[in-house]
Amino acid sequence: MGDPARANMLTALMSGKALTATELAAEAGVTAQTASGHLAKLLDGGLVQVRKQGRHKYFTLAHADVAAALEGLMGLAAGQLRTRTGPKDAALREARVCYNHLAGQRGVQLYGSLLAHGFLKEAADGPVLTAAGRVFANDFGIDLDALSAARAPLCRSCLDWSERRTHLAGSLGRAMLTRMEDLGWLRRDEGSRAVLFSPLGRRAFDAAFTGPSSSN
Amino acid sequence: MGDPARANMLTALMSGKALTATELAAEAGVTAQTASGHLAKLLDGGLVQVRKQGRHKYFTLAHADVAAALEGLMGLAAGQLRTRTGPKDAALREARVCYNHLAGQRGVQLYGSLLAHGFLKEAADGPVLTAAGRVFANDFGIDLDALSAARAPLCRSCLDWSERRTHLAGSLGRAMLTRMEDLGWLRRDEGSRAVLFSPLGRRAFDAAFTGPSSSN
DNA sequence: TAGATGCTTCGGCTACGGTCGAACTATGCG
DNA sequence: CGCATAGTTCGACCGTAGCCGAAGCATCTA
Repeated sequence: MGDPARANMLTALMSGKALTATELAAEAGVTAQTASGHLAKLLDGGLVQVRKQGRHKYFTLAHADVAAALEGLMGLAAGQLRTRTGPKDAALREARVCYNHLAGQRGVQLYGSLLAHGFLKEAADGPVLTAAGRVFANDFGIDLDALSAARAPLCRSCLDWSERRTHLAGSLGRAMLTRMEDLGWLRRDEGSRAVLFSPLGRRAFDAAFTGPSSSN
Repeated sequence: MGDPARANMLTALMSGKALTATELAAEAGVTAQTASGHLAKLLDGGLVQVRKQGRHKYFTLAHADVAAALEGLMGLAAGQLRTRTGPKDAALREARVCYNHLAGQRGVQLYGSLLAHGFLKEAADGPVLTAAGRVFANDFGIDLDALSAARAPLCRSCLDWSERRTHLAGSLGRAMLTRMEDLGWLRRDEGSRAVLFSPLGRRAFDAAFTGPSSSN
């Protein structure tokens, strides 16, 4: 739905983190009761998922598809929103988290590089990892066997909101992000979707994933 | 916006046809005055485009992106809607028009076939026509030079609502549809988004665009 | 010119939905 | 066992947004 309160909650959940009902209430700027009503609607609308843990209820987006559709909507809305270009905005455009994977300029750079090196190949039903790609992923420190064992799709494409291009989603996309976090290349900004690269991490990223400009 | 009246108008416009204000009013089930107000909102929301012709105002979707985002939304909503499986529903799943190109099972079949034959290649910023693809398109009776001259992108991908897979959009996608219409393979159902294949056309289509199953 | 038809603006009505205060249930903690 | 915290349900208030009737422009036809 397009209600501002619900929209705020959903964008907050786009960070991929599981948030409690009260946190979402604060995020949306409404009281707990109101938020409870909204969350009930989102829940039976199938947009969010809930996991009860102790006396907390952790909400997450129901599926990556929801995140993709929301990104699409933001792209449409972006033309209308007064472009309040805060300082945070630039950071969001460079790199942000989309549900659980990397988006923004860095996200499409990664995707383009994987394609250009032949690690990834696009088929009709989405991107697939090539044999060379498997080697690369293992070298990068990703446990492909564990990912393949899970039933979640390994590779998915996701349309980038700001770049209007494709970036890598799916369990591999998620694993890449967490791996780069472990490597100390980047850290996720608390309280927003921004992903902040360290100076060293940025250089390492550029070295590992040469931009598509060098291969086109 | 998610208002039912506006949603009905937009889905009506998904057919790709230009509709007048009164037609859209009937489609949405509201009076002309109400429709006028809605259309004004959609207009300054940038979702639709208008072309004045005589005393009529013809409305179309502003951009193919809008259609893509709407398809994405429908995919989300599809889970919620009571699945009233009318007879028309099956036809819509097999083939329908999405803004101005072919969608549904036939749409993804076409896309998969073009990929499998090497006529189309997927790059980071969307599908591109290969050299072999140019030959094929010309043989198929499409004036590529005219399409390339226009500033609209030749190839675009569009996520299919029912199939959850990619199909071909862009000016080439549009040209393919109209060409098949000219060949008598199919005709567009008046008053809905359904595309009806003739028995002969279905055979010809299958022969020309062997399903991806035969090449995987 | 007069008479249609397409569309828009204005004004007022109505209703649906968001909002919060207060009271209630459930879980965890000391 | 009480107390605090997380979350929900209920009821009432209120605003906004959709809706239509009537009147006003604009454009084509005769």
